Amino acid sequence: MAKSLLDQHQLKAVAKLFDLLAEPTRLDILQNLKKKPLSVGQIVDATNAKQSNISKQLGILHDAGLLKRERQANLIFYSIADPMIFDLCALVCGKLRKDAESQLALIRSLGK
Amino acid sequence: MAKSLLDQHQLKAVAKLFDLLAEPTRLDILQNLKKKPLSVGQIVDATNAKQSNISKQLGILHDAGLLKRERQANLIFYSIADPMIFDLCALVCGKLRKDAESQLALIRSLGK
DNA sequence: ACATAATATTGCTAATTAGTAATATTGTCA
DNA sequence: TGACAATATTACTAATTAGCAATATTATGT
Repeated sequence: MAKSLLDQHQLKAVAKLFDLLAEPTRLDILQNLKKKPLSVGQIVDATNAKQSNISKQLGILHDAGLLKRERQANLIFYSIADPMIFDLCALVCGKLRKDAESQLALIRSLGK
Repeated sequence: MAKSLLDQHQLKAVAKLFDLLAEPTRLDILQNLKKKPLSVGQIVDATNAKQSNISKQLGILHDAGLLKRERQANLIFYSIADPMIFDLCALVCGKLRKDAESQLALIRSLGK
């Protein structure tokens, strides 16, 4: 009988993709790339992370296929390979906002 | 000027939520709960994980607010607190499927 | 109250990884 | 070619955590 459940291998693949988005620095990189491609240096400037760490995280995101890489003169520009990740982030942000609003309403109601 | 980017604290919150979904065992639990609430024992039977691990992961998901808990006789039933997580999983699964199809097409085209 | 079944917790190990400073690589332009 | 600027890599540390066996807790029915 088909249970339509993902098997171990598929679960691992899904988990791996979520894991890419489970780090603040990588999320920061992604949201900075949302509007337009940026060079490594621009991303370093836009975030609080050090160059070596940004470079490492860019490599991880690129290896996973979430980012594209293109050289222009002596700069390397990274860009979003699949905008779907912003749909994911929008869903999560929406949930967090909704939860926060519920929490706020609860606190207010307790405040008499 | 408003950059409409999430700050460090918000990025951390988003990352934390993604991290909950970044483990195969927790994903397995969630997909098993998709149809209906299950007791701990039922979840243990439905997965490959040991009781102690299932119990631990259920606790993590419950503490994070992703699962609800209800006692019935001497069983404890867990259920999905926010179906939104399935929207997330559907997006990821869709992407993985699309990527796999592209890859397959590429391989086929190389095969002459 | 006791025995039992279900679930939770504890203590532990092994594996993973973000972040950093230092260094290496790479390409560009004079 | 050589110097420089941009990016990548290396080696390391500290922190996190999945998984497990063993044990503890909790509620139920007798």
